[in-house]
Amino acid sequence: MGRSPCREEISGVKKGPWTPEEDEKLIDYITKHSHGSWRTLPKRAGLNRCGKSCRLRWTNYLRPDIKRGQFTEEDERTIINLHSVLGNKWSKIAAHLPGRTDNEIKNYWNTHIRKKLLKMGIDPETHKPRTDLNHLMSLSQLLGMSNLSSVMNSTWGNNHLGLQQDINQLAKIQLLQNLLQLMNSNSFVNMGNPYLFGNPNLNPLFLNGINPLKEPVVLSGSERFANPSVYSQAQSECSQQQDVSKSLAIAQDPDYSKISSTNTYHSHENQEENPLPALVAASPRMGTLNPMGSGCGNLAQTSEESPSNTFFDDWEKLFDDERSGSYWKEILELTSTSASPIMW
DNA sequence: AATCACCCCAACCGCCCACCC
DNA sequence: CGGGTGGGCGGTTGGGGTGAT
Repeated sequence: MGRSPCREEISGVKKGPWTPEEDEKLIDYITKHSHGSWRTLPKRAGLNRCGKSCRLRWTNYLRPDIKRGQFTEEDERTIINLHSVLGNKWSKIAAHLPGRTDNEIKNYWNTHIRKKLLKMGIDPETHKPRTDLNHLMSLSQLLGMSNLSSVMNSTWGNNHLGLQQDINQLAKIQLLQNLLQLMNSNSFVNMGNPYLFGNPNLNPLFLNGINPLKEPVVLSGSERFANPSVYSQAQSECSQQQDVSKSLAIAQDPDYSKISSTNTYHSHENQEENPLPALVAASPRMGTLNPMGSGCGNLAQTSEESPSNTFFDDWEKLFDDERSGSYWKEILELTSTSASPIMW
């Protein structure tokens, strides 16, 4: 049972943007007397506003410890990492970014990060490759354009051959990624599948500088997850689902145990499926498509398991093998090791 | 110069939960 | 135990700013 937003509204309190005079009154009053009861504050401070409006104005804008200005790349990475585990728990995310408000982070997510991830072909809700029809359609259109470009090259010269290859590779990679995602959601068991989970190049957590096999999570400015036993306990709690994301959530969120019994914990609904490569560049020529800055985009140097030089080399090799037939064979071999049959 | 479309973000809305009486 | 209240939360809105036409 909720309550009406502002009872004072009935008596015609002011709404809308705050004036500098109102701000001054509010700051002056709170610095002298602290806010006390928000409901009675407007009267005490001589403001024609509802208490809730005063509280929001103070916490989101006037508080002296508010950090203004652009989000740094590190901020952005932290937000993405935390969002992948916590979901839209903006206040929890804000707790890891001193001086930033939940409202500010929420706005930044919706206006910047969300779009960036969508452009990358990543679902901002699940942090996994998009599998929705529209996106797949656009990819198939991309492939169609690529083929058209190929025809044009053969007709009018090969000036655009490089671009055409890039588009082609990008579309193929994205399509394969989506295909794997679909298979993955049905049958893959990540923890037992080193190809996906154990490979630093293929796990989103590794991509963000986190090794989920060695440490719970690395979050700037936080030591909440420094206790390995908490994480391992969380992991064992989730062993049936083999869901590392759930483990992370439990390790991080002291409220999880309360919520988990109801089976409504937000991020878990999204994390039921297994993670797949989060970021894919079209080809080395196009450079790394890295939405989060330099800190997490260097996929090549972290590889210990692949004989190839880079993550992209692996993918390119895979696509090169397409012609020899081993491309699909490799996928089929991969899927045949999983527990249950693939539903096509 | 005028109009339009889109973007951004402060502020609002409505729901929920914890606490108090 | 139940109702009322304070405060917190996530989602949404609307108006100003800006770039494109």
